Amino acid sequence: MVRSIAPETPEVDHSFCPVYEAINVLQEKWTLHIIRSLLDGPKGFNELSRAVGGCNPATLAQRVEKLEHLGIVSKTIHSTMPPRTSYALTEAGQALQAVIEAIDRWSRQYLPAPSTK
Amino acid sequence: MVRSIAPETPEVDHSFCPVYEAINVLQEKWTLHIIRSLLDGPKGFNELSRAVGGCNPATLAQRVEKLEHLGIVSKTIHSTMPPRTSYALTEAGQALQAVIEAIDRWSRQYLPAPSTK
DNA sequence: CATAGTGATATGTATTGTCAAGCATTTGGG
DNA sequence: CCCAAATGCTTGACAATACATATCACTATG
Repeated sequence: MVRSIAPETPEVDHSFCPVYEAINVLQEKWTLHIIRSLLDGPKGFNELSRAVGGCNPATLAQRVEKLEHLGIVSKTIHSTMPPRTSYALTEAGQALQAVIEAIDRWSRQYLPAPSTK
Repeated sequence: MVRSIAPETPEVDHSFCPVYEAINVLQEKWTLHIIRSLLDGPKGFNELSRAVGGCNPATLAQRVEKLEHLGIVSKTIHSTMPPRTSYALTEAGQALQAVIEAIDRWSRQYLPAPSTK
């Protein structure tokens, strides 16, 4: 049990890093797909689900809730019965278009075709 | 003239979409962090692990292997014993800097401080 | 009046990521 | 000399996450 000052402790800059946080948000499964889908206009729940393609409702609901909480997506309930809701991007959400576009450009240039699987 | 082969298949635009694929790659946990870490120079395994911060070796090894397979990262073994390896970004990997920068810009402008917690 | 569609939520299961320990060896300190 | 630390990973048991599917109350359409 060394009482020494441990000068070699990594002490990995725990000061809040926005980029690190942002990556943690965008890296969650389906998040980027959701944003991409909403970039071409507001959508209802099932509509969004179809646009995203393959995400199950539980996960979608969870993602959308988090994105709303983060101020990236806004949810508007037009009527509860029959259910009619619409999800849209906020200003912050729209701003993510730049990120999607960067991914778009990169993928077209560097992502190899899947060829024969 | 239906060939009678599974006509009920949704047939959801299976034409390869590079952006969709790219998102699927980047959305895997730690991937973006790894790339970001490697942007400021090649690193060894443990070094990378520390730079990424919080990723366990099993996952890191798996991610790095996939990224290598995709031609985003290159692995060079300098000596097996003592072990000494280095991971670096390929050209395709470097190109992802544009994506990271887009995230960087977005996060600084729109990501709220974590407040309390 | 049956069917399909709306926005979700609840099950149980499958996939995914995590933790802790360990391997063979060199290096550094005591 | 010998113990501890560091290197680049791998393994196996476990937990967290996402999945498919069924279901709800209700309306609009055919």
